[in-house]
Amino acid sequence: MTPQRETLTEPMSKTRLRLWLKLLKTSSRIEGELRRRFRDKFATTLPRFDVMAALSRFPDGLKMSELSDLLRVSNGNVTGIVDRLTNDGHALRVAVPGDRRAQLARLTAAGQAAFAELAQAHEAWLDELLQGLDAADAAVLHSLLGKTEGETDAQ
Amino acid sequence: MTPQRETLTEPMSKTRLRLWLKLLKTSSRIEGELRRRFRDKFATTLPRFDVMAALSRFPDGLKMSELSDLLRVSNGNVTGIVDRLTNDGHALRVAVPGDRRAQLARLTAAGQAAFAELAQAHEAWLDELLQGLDAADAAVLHSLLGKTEGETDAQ
DNA sequence: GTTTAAAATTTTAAACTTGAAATAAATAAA
DNA sequence: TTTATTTATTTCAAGTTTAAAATTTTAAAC
Repeated sequence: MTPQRETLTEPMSKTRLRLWLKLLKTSSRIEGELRRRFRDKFATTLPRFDVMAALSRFPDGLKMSELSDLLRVSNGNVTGIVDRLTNDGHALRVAVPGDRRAQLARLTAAGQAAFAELAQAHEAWLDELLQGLDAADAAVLHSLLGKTEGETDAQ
Repeated sequence: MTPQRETLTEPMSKTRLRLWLKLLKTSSRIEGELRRRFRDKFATTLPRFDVMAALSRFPDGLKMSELSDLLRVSNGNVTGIVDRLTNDGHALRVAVPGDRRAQLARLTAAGQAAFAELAQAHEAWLDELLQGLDAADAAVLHSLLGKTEGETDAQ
């Protein structure tokens, strides 16, 4: 019943637990490094960058709820981030013609220009931070991460 | 000079960027699920669990600075979490004999008992959430994640 | 048409997080 | 000693995050 010889070595649950700790440590380390660099080099934050990245993919704008779905964060969260981006002149809210409840968040021209710079640095940083992985490693890693996804929501 | 034929397909930096997005999405998804379950089943949080896990490994207590080093979060952060654990009766601060600056954070008996329950559920949840990976997958994934670590700090 | 339900967003309360400043105590230097 | 530096921790300001409550508007039922 129990899968092949696991009790002879380590229970599978312990293996998975250790794997999770490793995964968490890795992403936390990289995320922390990115956050630090965004702050030091561009005086901005990772959440701001994430929102700008989403908006840059939709030049016509995104509803607040679409934005929170896309980024998988709460509604109230994006409200605050878009507020601050708006104060910075990087984003703005425009009314939706047929629906007075909704608003579209969009990047301003300044926001687009700023994001272009950020995105270039971001990609270069990751290229550096993931130097240890070649193309084959990346493919395998990407595939294994995909195997963790259950039957729920895709992307 | 440029590594083998990368421009014929996708630049390596783009590959690494996509890998990072996948890694981030995976860890965020799992972390979110753990957070939700801790809240729903035990009315607690992931940061609280992380601190309790660290303290449970050191029954004699940890200095606040040791705790923040271990968890790789800021000093001010652990102050607040230990405050709340203390209010819950799960942790307490004890003086360090030779040094009046420092304090040791420790789990109370209630904290140890609570943590035992939490840890068991946590391990079971991860076993479920990482069902898609068998022992061989886990070994490869763990190893590849290790390759992302530079020459800096080990663990 | 009025009422009810659903949808989109904002607001709120609580917790988490960081980095920096402030405190306090120990150590080193003079 | 007295002074200066380092170490340990807390406090603080700002931002992030969540879940829940409140608002506003739309759509549906009747």
